[in-house]
Amino acid sequence: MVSRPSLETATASDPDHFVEPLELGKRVKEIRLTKGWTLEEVSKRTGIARSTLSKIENDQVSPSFAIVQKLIGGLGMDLPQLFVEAQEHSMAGRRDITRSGEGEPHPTATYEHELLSYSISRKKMVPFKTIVRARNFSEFKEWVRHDGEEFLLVLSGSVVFYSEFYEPVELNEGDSVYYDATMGHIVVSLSPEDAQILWVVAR
Amino acid sequence: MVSRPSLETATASDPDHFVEPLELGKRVKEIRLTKGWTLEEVSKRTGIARSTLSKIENDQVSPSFAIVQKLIGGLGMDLPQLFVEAQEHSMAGRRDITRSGEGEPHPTATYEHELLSYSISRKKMVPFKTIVRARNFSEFKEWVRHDGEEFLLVLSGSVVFYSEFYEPVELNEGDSVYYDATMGHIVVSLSPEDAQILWVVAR
DNA sequence: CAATAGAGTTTATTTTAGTAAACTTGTGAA
DNA sequence: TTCACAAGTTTACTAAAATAAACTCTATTG
Repeated sequence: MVSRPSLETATASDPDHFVEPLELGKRVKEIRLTKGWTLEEVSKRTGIARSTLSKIENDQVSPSFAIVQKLIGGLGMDLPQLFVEAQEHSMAGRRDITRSGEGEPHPTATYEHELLSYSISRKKMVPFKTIVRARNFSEFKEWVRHDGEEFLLVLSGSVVFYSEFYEPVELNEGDSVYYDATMGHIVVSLSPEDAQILWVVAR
Repeated sequence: MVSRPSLETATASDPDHFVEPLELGKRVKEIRLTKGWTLEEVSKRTGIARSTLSKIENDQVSPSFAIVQKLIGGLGMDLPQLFVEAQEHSMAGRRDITRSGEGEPHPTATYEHELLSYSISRKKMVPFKTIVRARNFSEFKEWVRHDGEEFLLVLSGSVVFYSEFYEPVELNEGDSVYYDATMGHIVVSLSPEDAQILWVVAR
């Protein structure tokens, strides 16, 4: 049994806040062992006492930030790594084909979206083909805006690309634009037939 | 003057370890003010004493990890955000148009790349059009592989998409594939004329 | 222009983290 | 075996963080 209440008490006595969401100790130990280091070696590298390292690894203390900093320096990793790493990247060795016209349809009043490779969930990019039904800026109630960056390529027809901080610009087949999606943006067809575009969003 | 030596001493007396690389306090205060909260409100949300919050914001203490956890929960953010965020997103309100055929050319033996929107440097995605000159798998010395995820759309012609863990697959105009780019991948033209594809990479 | 209250800081104290040193456990050489 | 010692844990203590309460500073209102 642990001789001190420390962490257990800290979280248990505070019901409306979640329990340690990541096992810092386990993680640190993992990294240390991967590199084949002893506590003594890490101690020398980080300047943290051997005993302290032991306690951290066994979750007997909640290390101060200063200590975490040293730890990061000594283990040669950046901070996010320490925490993020746990979640494996979901794409590992994966591939997902979407045949022409067989994406997941998402129609709206102004755009007719076809979501590509919808079977993979947590990916970095979301690609979709869109048929632009809208002909007028006024068909939109307000600017479209969302997190992330967006790439647009005109596949067929021609469009006008409106954006919050720039003049409207005409884009024809093969033209592309890359922009900050938090800036308001709207696309309308200019050609007789509805234009088709490819959109790729990344957060 | 600060009544306790705490942080200053901790770092200064330990020459071979860097000084607090991120201004945690400044950052926390920033977030709090953005949300228009008082210390008291954050205190209620996080269960951390008002006085402690004040000290953290003024870098008078190096908060323990347990406290940082609570803070994150209460401010409604995930851990990496706390640290990473500092680096401004370079795209803020920006837009970059590339006209058809006017991208930055990058020819190789097997692929003829045309880098789109090359004027923006640190963006999340790198889009480029590629004319696939290669006709045979054997023209490549080894698998192409790199960090990140990749989206491929066939713009014209048809290709065969080879990948390390899957059978080769034929892709025709309009077909697309989304895959883990760390998995070896190679594309060759199948149609009489060289196929043209769009590639978008995200790290 | 006091009086009151809200927001933040500092003080004094308690609690917890951090450390050196003692202890335990496991392992390999003599 | 037993000795030596390397790796890790626990103990006893010191240093620092966390807290409640007192205090300062501004702004507002009767």
